Amino acid sequence: MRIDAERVFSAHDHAACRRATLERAEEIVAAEGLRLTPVRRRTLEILLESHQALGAYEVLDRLVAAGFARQPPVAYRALDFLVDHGLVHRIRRLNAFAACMRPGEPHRPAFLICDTCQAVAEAPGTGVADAMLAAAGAVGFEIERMSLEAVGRCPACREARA
Amino acid sequence: MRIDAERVFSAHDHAACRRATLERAEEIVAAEGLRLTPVRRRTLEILLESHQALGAYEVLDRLVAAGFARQPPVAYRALDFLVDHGLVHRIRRLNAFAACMRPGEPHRPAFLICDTCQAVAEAPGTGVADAMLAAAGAVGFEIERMSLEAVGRCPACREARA
DNA sequence: AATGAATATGTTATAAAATAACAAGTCAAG
DNA sequence: CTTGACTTGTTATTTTATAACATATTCATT
Ligand SMILES: [Zn+2]
Ligand SMILES: [Zn+2]
Ligand SMILES: [Zn+2]
Ligand SMILES: [Zn+2]
Repeated sequence: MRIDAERVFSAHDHAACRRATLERAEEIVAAEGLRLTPVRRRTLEILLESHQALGAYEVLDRLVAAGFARQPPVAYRALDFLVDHGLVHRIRRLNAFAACMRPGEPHRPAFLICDTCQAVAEAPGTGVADAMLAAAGAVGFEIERMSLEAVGRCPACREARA
Repeated sequence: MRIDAERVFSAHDHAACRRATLERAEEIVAAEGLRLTPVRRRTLEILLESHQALGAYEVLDRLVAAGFARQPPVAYRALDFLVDHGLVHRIRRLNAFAACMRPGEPHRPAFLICDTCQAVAEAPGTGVADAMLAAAGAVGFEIERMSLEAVGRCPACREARA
């Protein structure tokens, strides 16, 4: 399979993309003895519908459409669970959430966020995180978590504008 | 002078550090024909009081103490001006703002945020931004802006805990 | 000095994002 | 069946950020 960002930013069989990722998520949840309850599963499905990040309240709207109560904790609790277990990433720059496209593979994602089509992809490789670790190490800073996010224009949207 | 992160995370003559940065900011403002009005100047001074990031409402509290009205736009407008002109950085991960310690020098900062003492420093070098540009370039993504932020423990706080 | 455009401030109100707190339900192990 | 951990339901509130519009100030030009 092509690397993540190339796939996300191109036309692809997203139905298959989504299905495979959801199956992978289910395997992980099963393997770790976690409970992918209805609201959690539906939340993940909602985020897998596209490669765009969704705000908690957009997720909540769609959960309401699926019969859940319109109360912020409903969405935040499901999202927090998914983030805690690596199935969803939080995009701080957008106050939003995006499904992880490679759940189970330990990774330190750097995000590429298209501000034209709103697609969010994980940048290939570990170079960005490695550079951050190196820069921190040089001054004796010990990193626990990082947010590596870039906003700009994806290949398809550059093409379209040109 | 020692590189930024080393200075920020160590005991240093912060009165001089603050004074020098404020002077530098004034030079930039003068050179670019901008107006460092009282509320903007005071906002910058507030952020220069320490190397910790402050939320907009913390800044507002201190502006109130200095005689300005307690209304969010007062703080947000001053902060937006300072951010737009490179005198202050926005730390997305904290929903907060920190004074830039090297105003005028074009840079693509990566932030090191100590979650023990709340100090925020700009990581040395351009390695992190370079890595992000390289990763994006590899998939044809064109970056406009980036947020590169790491949370962890600064040298002093590691020492203290050990 | 008077004019007018651009910039900056004052003010009210609201939107958007996130969490606190506590009660009630579910479920599997002992 | 009971205990204890986890999950959900629900109300309310807090925190962060912006919209919108009126007024005032600045500054270049007449
Ligand atoms: Zn896809
Ligand atoms: Zn795009
Ligand atoms: Zn200092
Ligand atoms: Zn520290």
